[in-house]
Amino acid sequence: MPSMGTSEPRSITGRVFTLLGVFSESRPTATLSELSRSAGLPLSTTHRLVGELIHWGALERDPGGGYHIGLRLWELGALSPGSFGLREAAMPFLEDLYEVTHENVQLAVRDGLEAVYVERISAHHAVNVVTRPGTRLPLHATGVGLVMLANASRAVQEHALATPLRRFTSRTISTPAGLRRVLAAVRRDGYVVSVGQIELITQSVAAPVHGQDGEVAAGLSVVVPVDADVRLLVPAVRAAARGISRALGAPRCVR
Amino acid sequence: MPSMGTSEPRSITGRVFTLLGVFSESRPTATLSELSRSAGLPLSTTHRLVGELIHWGALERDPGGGYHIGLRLWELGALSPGSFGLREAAMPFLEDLYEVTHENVQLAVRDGLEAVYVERISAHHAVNVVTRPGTRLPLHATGVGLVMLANASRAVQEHALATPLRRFTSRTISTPAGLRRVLAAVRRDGYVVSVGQIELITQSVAAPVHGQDGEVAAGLSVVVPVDADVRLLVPAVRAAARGISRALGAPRCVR
DNA sequence: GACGAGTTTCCGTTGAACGGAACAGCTTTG
DNA sequence: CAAAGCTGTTCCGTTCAACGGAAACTCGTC
Repeated sequence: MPSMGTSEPRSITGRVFTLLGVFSESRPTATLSELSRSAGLPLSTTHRLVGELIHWGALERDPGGGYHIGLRLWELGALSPGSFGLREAAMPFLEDLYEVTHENVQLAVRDGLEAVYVERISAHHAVNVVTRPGTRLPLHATGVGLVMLANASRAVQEHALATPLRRFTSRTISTPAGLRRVLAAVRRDGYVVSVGQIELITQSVAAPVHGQDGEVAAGLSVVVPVDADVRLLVPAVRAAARGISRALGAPRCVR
Repeated sequence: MPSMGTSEPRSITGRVFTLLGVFSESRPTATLSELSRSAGLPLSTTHRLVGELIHWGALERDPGGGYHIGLRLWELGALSPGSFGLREAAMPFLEDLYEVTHENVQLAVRDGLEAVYVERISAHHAVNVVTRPGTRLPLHATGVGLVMLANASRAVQEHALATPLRRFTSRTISTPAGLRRVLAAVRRDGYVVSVGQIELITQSVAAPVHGQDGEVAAGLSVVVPVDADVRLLVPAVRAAARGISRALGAPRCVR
């Protein structure tokens, strides 16, 4: 993703995505002036570009004058592999896992050194988790991230080990040596129990999901309170991950 | 959504969305040449624009040379109200409904005269349905569509009644008089049982989901085989719809 | 009524975008 | 094995879609 900290892009495409990029989980709506300021574009330029985005359904306007991301972008996004292929194939297995645990079930893909959550099944009474579809978190600090990183290319792993490890709690993995040890254990065990990495009150059990070329296409996890007994969760998570892998056409030898 | 049947757009934004619009459920990947032909753009223009879309994460390229919708578009789309607000609030209730029925549970929003499915929970053994997140179907031919149309503005209803009603099966509602009767019944009953409209082997029970201004923000349904007894489904679907409405902040009088 | 903030419209200027041509690479066919 | 066909990439003189400041309009507040 191109840096937005430097000068504002001069191409139309760049400006369009800079405008769309103003929206986030913390800012799902914005006024015209907010869009102009945040994108670093003149007001009349913003007005013109926003008008076109509305025309194409990428943005919609509230009765109150604010803008939000339009249904058309959601439809286009629904065609991405993470949603169209992976998520569709995974859904029945996520439901299975949810029914036997009644806890939060999450599916994420890797993008660079981040885990991007593409699905989350949550229940009324399950422990509150900070993720929602679209959330990004560093690989090292999440169960799904650790299983994807442990099975990523050596270059990606070295990159992660060379990058400062963000700390969320006192338990977050924060040294390269500590991360190496955890990644080796993940490869040995085929799953990970990730405790108190993002919040001290939760832990997750995660297993890798393989794609049709055997590569790790996603990570699957169940998130439970930190004091829960996870021993029975491990085989359930691993079985569901294998089921998804099978549905994605993964070779038998890596499932 | 602008017509693409007429001349190709000359604006950059128009061209960008025309290129992105080449992708669909039936065409999740496309080569550069396919994109050029389908979008009606010169090859070098397409190459340049596609390069920018890759740069901004809107498109990604397969090792084999095909392109597909990128993760970034999915992330942006995840911020649209249908996903970010509605779907998040609805998820626990969809899970509840799935657990008591073990059938396909669907959530859709209205866009013009179409129902756009934003969520579907399906199971291994449930009756196969043709919808997935992103699918669009005419309002008159779906349970979710009928509950949204019955509670839409008079202008929208008149527009639907004045538009030719597409027929999918011998049972599809196909006359304005027939549609008027069904809409009146939906308003009276507060739910609908929609039988064999898209496929003769399925029927659905649908109820309206209200937003914080009391408007019908979405339709919720369970799809079952046509020979299933739906009497027990009606209260469950209505209760789940009311739960979602409450979560969305709907006024008490319309829930 | 004045003021401030946000939004909308206009139009002379201009540089980002255009896309044909040429070239490179790969696969298929005879 | 050469020819043909198709796909993808690069270049650059030309051009028109986009630019954005200024002015005007709208709305809410004091």
